[in-house]
Amino acid sequence: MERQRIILHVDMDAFFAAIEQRDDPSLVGRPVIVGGPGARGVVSTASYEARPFGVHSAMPMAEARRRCPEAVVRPGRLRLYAAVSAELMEELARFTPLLEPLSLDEAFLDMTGSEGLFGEPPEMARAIKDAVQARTRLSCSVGIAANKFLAKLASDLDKPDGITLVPFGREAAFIAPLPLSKLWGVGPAATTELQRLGYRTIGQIAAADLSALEGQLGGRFARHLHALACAHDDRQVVSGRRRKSVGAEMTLERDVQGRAAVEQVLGRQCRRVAQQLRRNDLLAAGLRVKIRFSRGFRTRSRQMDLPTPADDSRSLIDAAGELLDRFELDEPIRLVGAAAFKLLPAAAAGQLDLFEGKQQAARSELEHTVDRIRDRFGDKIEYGER
DNA sequence: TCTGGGGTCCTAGGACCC
DNA sequence: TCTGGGGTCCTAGGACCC
Repeated sequence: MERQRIILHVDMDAFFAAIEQRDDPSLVGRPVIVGGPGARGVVSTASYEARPFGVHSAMPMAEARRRCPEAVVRPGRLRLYAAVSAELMEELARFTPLLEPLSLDEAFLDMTGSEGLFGEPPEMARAIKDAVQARTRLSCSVGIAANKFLAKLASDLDKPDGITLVPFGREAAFIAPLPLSKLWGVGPAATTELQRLGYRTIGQIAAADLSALEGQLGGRFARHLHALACAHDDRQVVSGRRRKSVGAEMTLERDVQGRAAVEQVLGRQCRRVAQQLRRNDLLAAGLRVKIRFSRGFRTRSRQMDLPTPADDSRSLIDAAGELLDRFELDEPIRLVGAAAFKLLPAAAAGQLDLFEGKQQAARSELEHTVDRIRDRFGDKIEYGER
């Protein structure tokens, strides 16, 4: 039997919008929407003032503006949000080394055995909220429970600025009345399927016969879901996870068609990806190109291994060109993206002794230099194949 | 008013090897 | 001369998360 754990899930309240309000006092108390402002933009975050109008994440921006015409729309400043996130994580790390960031604005903390230092779980949560507020001038909500799933579910139950504890020993009864969609990993598709099978609540899944569920959903997913519904989740809080891919994609304001137009956008994405790789001291050994067609909103991708692990634009652009040969491009395209995978630390790169490797190393070196100049003087400097 | 951008994980089929 | 079985890797697509 595993010992009782104390897991906390910290979730910032309307993170992006809250940062905008924090940094511009004229926005305090007003509906603020962060997201893509263009015709094809969607809402990334809506402040709590905007939510009563029915504005929520992933909603098309045009619809959001219609529902809440007085809202202030901001395009989003990801670099700033990432910097605030780094401060947040640094602050949370003061409470435990067992810290697992889930996204810019969320993290799990395993506080098992920390009662001596921080008191009972609700006191831990209070201390964390105070520390986060002091450091970032932002509020968060905290869920406390015996495992990750329950802690994450709990943090969402009393938002914003709440603390929710799932009573230890009474977990299954606590979550039984909640709707299926609260199960972490059950989205629109699974909800539809489960409802079709007659399930409505978490408790009904927990009470279901497991072998029947396996027959209906497929073994692995069924067992996972059933365990969660029974409030079981033995996944550990893992610190120091490594990113597995680095991507850049863009939905175009207007569709494009034909190889030349796609190539131009793809080149830009490859340069962004290469820059991200260098910024993070990573090399990529694989590249994937993604195309979304307007007709039917179909997404297609092609991937390959690179001849040599790389962080320079030219290597990525060359590979992307090869991958592009494997698409049919004779219809309108709305999104073009590139993503690097099979990432390895740049320090671990083998010696590239071949001529090809030396050329590539020289390009990488040059682009690193350009990065440094950009960091000092801003992004106005253009470099690269046009 | 159609549907962002950054990711993670899972699955299914085929190649390949023993 | 009608055909194995397991393991692993790769590819592509899709669900899901914030």
